[in-house]
Amino acid sequence: MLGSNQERQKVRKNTPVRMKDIAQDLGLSTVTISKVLRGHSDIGDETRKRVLKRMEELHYQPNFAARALITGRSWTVGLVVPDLIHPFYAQIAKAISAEIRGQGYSLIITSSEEDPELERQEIEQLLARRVDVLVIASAQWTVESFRRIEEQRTPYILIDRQFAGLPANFVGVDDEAVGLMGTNHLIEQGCRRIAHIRGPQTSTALGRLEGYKRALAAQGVVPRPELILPIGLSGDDCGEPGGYEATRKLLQTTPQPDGIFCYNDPVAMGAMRAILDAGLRIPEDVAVVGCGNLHYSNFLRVALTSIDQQSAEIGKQAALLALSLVNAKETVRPSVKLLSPELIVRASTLRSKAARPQGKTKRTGQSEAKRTARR
Amino acid sequence: MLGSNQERQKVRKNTPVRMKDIAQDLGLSTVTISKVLRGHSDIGDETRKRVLKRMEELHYQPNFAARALITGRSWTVGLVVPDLIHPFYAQIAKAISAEIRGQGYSLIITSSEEDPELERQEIEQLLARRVDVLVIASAQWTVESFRRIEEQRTPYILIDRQFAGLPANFVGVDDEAVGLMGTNHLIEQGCRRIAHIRGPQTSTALGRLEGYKRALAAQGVVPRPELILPIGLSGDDCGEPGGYEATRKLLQTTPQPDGIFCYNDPVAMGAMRAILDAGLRIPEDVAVVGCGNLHYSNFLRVALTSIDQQSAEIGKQAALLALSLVNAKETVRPSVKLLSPELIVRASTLRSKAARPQGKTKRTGQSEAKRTARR
DNA sequence: TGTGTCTAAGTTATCGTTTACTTTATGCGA
DNA sequence: TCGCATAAAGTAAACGATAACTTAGACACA
Repeated sequence: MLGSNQERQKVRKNTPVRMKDIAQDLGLSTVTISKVLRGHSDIGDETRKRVLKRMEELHYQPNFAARALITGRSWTVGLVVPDLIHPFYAQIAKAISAEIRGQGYSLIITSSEEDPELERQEIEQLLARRVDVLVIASAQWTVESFRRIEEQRTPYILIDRQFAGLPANFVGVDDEAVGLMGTNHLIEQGCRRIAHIRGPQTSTALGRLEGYKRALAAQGVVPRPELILPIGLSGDDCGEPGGYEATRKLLQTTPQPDGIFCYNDPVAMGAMRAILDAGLRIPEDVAVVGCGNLHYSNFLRVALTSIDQQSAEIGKQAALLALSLVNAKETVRPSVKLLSPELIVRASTLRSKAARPQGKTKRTGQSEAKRTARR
Repeated sequence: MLGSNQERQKVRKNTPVRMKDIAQDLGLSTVTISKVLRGHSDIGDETRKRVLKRMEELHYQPNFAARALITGRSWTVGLVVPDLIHPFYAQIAKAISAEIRGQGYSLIITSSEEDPELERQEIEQLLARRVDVLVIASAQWTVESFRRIEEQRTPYILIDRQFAGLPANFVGVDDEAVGLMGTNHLIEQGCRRIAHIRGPQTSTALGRLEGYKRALAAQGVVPRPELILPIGLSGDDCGEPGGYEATRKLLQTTPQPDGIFCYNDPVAMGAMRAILDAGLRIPEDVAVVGCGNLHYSNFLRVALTSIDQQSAEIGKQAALLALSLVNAKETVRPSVKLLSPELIVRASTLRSKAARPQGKTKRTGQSEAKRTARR
């Protein structure tokens, strides 16, 4: 049984099995083997069985490089995120990976570290590798590098961050709805002077700001400029420390704000620290809402009310769209998927038993903590 | 200037530039182009310049598939982790990615979801793609699937989790030192009855358990079985909830433990919740030490003392080892890198001002919070 | 002037598949 | 028995790069 196999090994030592080897073993041509592998119909039943059997025996694995060379498809999806460590992007990566796995695709992940120039290089690398489709949460300020992708005819999908005037595939949460939801919740909880700590000049931050303004406008309130503070833009001081600093300033205004809608959870954590340091209570004196619903929000000094951004769903939708794009014969026109955010109410805004959350919201207990990873 | 380029485009529409195109443009052979690209010395200065100029103009990008086919190298590193969302593995992925980027390598990341069978499939996929080297934080119980990798002659590196009796490349923290360090710290803080909530049957959990026992033994204390509790093994209840349950049981023993060394941070978070729920104080009644130093440990209800596992350093070392393996001519004998853990003292163990941390430890303020990611 | 060395190229074969045709064998109806 | 459709294979030529030789010319030196 192993006769011909042993022969092969005499000739080629420690080299992966090729179609040619199986073909010679069975007295067939490589084309026949190739056809069996891809399920062509013009192969006899018996031949097919013999080939499949031999493939199993020899642990045959097709050579992706050879296949990619001739078909022009690499069976690879490229993902570019600003920061792999951020749970939001990690979730997305995981969801994409899970979704495409079954279709024979693998995921090449790169991190741009929020650096537009590095991101451009990474995209070039992925294009050189001829990934079949790109998924990008971009840190760019301009649309220039997307033009390059279009030149190469590689389909791409933007996630999370959108670009005005760029008709591209997009999957992300509706950021204006996020801003509306967070601010409205504070209003419902009885907050009168609601501040906003806003993020950088990205579509996400701008959208949330817009939502914040609209929520106030709906109450007939004109947003006061001194209650809208930005956090720093440089890589390091824009999270918790940025929230801390901004909140310190906010607390110096008179009258003090009694609610803060924060651009994201780290900022909210900084805000809460500043509030507690100032000897104030959360949520009695100042209520705080974050965005992102990081899975440890439940275990903070004060459990943080936050707006969930559906990271897993973003990943899944992006993956499905990606698969449809690689299978499309013609270039299809860009599709935009806006997902609805979800409010998760916790202690940082729950001012009274009377004020129950309403509308599309969700109370939470320990259940979310379940998927806390182990090691 | 663009004459020949336009000609080319007449013939080949929307196809990436090849060496052949540049060669024809310049009246050279493809081999010359190839040599220029790889910096061969047998190319004239002027020719080299002309070629490089044209490459720039045409945005030439070498075809990885073709290159991989003939060289047998894919310029790709495969990474398999149990859970991408876990910051520990995300950190490692990020560090590896950063380290190999400069050498022209890309990273294919897959998650096994702690499922040995899925992990095996992922490894097969990566082998089929002919990754040049594999980095694996394995969820296996047996060494079987590593044999498959060895058959294929693909070098591989285990990280984080080791396998007894398997002589393989390994990079990870010294888990016995982790156990020693955590337990010794509790002893120094004056704890007398120190419990341990242990993890599953992995090398990491067993090593930490061993360190815990040795630290007690060094004090002449015999570890009491009722103070060593395991957390559940199934995917979901092993983190925070597992720590909570285990701690509830521990608090029912008399006399109560006054210090708990926890397998990881989520478990420690569960432990702290149970302690607070029981109306006890941290650290006055019960001190708690975690492992992992998740970057939000600082913002918990009680800031958690934790043992840092050097995830970034593990990633970096693994990457360097990986690069050396792919460049090695012969198979080299396995190398094992054990990194030293680092104790980060926070409120959950700081019982008195008098009891200052000593030895290789580190007090911490806000500085760590710096890299909190934004979105 | 012939030999040898060096430089700067070019030739040819090859990597492992797939694609687009061809060929061969078989059966069946007229 | 011929012709023709159909089934089940096989042939040859790519795909884009690289490895291992080979060649052409310039130059030096005996």
